[in-house]
Amino acid sequence: MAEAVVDNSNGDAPEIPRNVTIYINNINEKIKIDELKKSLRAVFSQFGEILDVLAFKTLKHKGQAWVVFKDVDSASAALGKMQDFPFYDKPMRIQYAKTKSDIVAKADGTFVPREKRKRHEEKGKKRKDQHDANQAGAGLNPAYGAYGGMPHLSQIPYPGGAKLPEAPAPPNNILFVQNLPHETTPMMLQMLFLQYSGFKEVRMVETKPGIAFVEYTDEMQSTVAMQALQGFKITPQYPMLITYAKK
DNA sequence: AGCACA
Repeated sequence: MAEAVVDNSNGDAPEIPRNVTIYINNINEKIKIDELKKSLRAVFSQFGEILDVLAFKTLKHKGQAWVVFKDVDSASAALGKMQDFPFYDKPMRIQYAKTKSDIVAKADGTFVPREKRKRHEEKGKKRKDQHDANQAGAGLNPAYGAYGGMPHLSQIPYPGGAKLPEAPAPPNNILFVQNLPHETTPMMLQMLFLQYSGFKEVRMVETKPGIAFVEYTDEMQSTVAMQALQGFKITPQYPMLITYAKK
């Protein structure tokens, strides 16, 4: 019985090998690229460090995006947990990307620039032989590791001037969220906080950018969400500060 | 539906 070496019992979709990059489609095409990338980052960074998020507005690439994780396990978790996640009212469809992302290849030293682009040629030596595709050196690119694990709350710089209360507020089913980038929308926050059970609503005040209130059914649930999302970065510079709202 | 690297 040497037959069952490869499990192809899965009738339809041929398996795509695991990849640190996930490919997402069925994305609501009305969302602007910039907001889309931020929201994807917001929704996926819970699974691990993200190296890059790519999306394009051309016809051929609308409704699709790539999220590049540092670790393949993060990509797998993201794929498993977020499959069909309602994102801007459409269930996201997630697969592993078919090819290696450039940012990964560059870190690898395996990156070889592709031909098809009509940029201006370098008027220099065209004497490259193909052996030096590997020479690039696998040094860490500091741009990749910009945001690591979560620091302790009191060490986080809050550019928006958010403050921890003097005396911690008593538990409340309503959370007070500070230090949000000003572009944050209620929809973005809803996508984040909806993942935790008991979610009721997000409230933002137009005249007070950078803060939000998020309500849960009870304080157990709000506490879980607070702990899960404490320090969460919608953009790299803005770790959110979550406290219980004052009663 | 569509797998890129502005």
